[in-house]
Amino acid sequence: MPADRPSPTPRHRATGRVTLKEVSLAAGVSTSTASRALRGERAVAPELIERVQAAAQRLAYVPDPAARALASRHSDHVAVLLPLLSNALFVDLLEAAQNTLRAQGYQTLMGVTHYDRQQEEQLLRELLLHRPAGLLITGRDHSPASLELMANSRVPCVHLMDLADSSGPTPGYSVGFDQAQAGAEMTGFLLRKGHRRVAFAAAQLDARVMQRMSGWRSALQAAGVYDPTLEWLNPAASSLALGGQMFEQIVQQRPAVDAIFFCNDDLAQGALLAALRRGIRVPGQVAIVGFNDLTGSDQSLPPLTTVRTPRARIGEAAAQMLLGLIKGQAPEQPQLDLGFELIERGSA
Amino acid sequence: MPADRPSPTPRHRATGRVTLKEVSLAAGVSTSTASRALRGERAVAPELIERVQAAAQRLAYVPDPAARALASRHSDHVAVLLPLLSNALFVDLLEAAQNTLRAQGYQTLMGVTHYDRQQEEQLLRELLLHRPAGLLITGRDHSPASLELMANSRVPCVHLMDLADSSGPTPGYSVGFDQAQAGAEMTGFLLRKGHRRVAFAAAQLDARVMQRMSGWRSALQAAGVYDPTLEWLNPAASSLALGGQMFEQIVQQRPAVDAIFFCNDDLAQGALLAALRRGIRVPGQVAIVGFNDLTGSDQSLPPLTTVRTPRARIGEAAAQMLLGLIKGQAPEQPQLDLGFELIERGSA
DNA sequence: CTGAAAGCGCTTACAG
DNA sequence: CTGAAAGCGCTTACAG
Repeated sequence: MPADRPSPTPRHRATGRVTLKEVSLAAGVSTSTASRALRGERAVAPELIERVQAAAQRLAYVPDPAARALASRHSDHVAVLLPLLSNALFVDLLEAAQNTLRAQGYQTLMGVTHYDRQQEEQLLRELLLHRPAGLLITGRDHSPASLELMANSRVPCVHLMDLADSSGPTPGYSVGFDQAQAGAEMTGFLLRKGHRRVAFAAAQLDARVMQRMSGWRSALQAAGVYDPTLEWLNPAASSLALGGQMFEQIVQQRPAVDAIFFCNDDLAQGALLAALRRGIRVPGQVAIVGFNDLTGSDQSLPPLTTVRTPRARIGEAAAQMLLGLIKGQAPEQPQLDLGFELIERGSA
Repeated sequence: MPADRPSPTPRHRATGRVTLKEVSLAAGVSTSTASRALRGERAVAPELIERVQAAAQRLAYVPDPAARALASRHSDHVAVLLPLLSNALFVDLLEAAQNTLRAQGYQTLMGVTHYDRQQEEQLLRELLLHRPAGLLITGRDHSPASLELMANSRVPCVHLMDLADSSGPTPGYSVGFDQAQAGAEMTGFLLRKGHRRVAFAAAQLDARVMQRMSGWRSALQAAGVYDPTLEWLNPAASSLALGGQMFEQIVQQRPAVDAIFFCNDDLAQGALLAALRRGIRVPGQVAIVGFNDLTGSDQSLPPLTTVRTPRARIGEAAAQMLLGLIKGQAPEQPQLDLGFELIERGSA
């Protein structure tokens, strides 16, 4: 055995972490083979795979994400674009998606668009620079430039919440539920309860809210009781306070309204509080329903009748679908409908 | 001029993006100089800086984050560790920090610890692999292994919410406010209102909650009305429903209690709803106060008296401090106290 | 102040 | 099935 020769001083900085080269040396294979073995690429002898894995284990080797991204042109990042973080709906979506992605070794890069197509575009530009392995994006309403960015990037993409692209020839991939149907079912429930003057009150007015409204409209039309003056649309952000204001406006201007369908639970919760303050009986005088089954809706006075939306399951399923796409597997259902559930509590 | 020689077919894949080499060619400098000029490193002739920047602009050059991370051993990621996303407090913190970081070109890598030191440790391990440029972490209560990971990584770190490390010799950096003082001030407010049997009701029981409690205790002791049996601690997660339950327990078991200090607004909001259900007058029969000034606290019946905590400002200031540390600037105030504000509304 | 060159730690054609 | 080598796109000692 040769004595230790003085190794030439390395000219450069080392990071101190265990590298693939050390693993391959320990396993007695080339770095190419070590790389292939570790990534589970077929075409490596089972015996070598074992040796490499053992060495990696022993040395506590962890691949360097930056080096991998640079060489493979794909990072282990997944970009997730959401409209807002102030709505628990999207936080639930994010957390579920992130958990699923993280379990497979992917890091979430989150972007908040504030319902602004310009901001979405800008975020897309920034995030795509990181060569994400995949993209999760809320809704299907994007600027032409955003669509082009997504297409050009060739990064697999799954849309959240909205099922189909109403326009556009390529439906792409999505996980969500039928918003219009949910709106129609809730309205049908109110009709069956005997209500005839059913108002629809909405804020934020994103695409999904409008789909809910179209469901409300068609249900009322089918029943022959549709009144277009019972639409209350406010583009402002949804909040308890706004719900209270809208409620007071509606009961004041249209005292004959016998039920109000709020497009989101926070509005409905605010309405319930306003009713309490003004001594208006719910549902006796006017029924109130919401949408999403957010925190606190089971605690309100009276407890809120609403539509429970499966956002955690949507986040998880979308992440799962994306993971498949990243591996090149086409999902058996490109548009995955996870449904919804009407929760009848005391307010209607 | 030599005619175009047939360039040898490149042996490998190119990413299609504009590289530093193209910029340096266009500017007529070496890549070293281009690199230095673009990063604003001094020791580059002003004229060259201009030429390089112009070329970069013209070619729409954007540095490759992966290559930069690999070469420099620092990514443009900042890891942000939070206990929960289901508490709006932390979402506000996250959003403010992320906005500040993003404006400087940093990407946020978020981790949710669920108040679990094991999970925190695991997340730290994963995130540190990405060689983040910096770390934002909630609280000061970490496992020894976590502390070691942080120290060994030599990644600059700022703690959120908690100011000083009660134990430990190295105070490090933090942005927050004095939780104990906030607890004491709120309690002082109740005492001044004439309350003498002031209960403290808490869930989650993280370090900050316990600090609030110690403030409550010392204020009562100073007034000579401290009663240790008026502490109601529940390790479960904080929620409206739990607040209602705790409220009912307290008024039932200790009917003489004249004020309840809930450690978080969601508990207090739940208590208010429970009082409404049971016809208990607030604050007539019992006063109720909360902490944090969360969404809806101004809408409750009666509106909730609480402590407004500057979490958005904390997130922003912490990010700002971290940005400074990354550049090697020591903050003038390593422990930045952003204070709090008592908001008197109707519930006490 | 500037540049040539080595190196960061991987992946992946290419040849065998 | 395996390995030597080139390359991903930057940064940074080193020498001038």
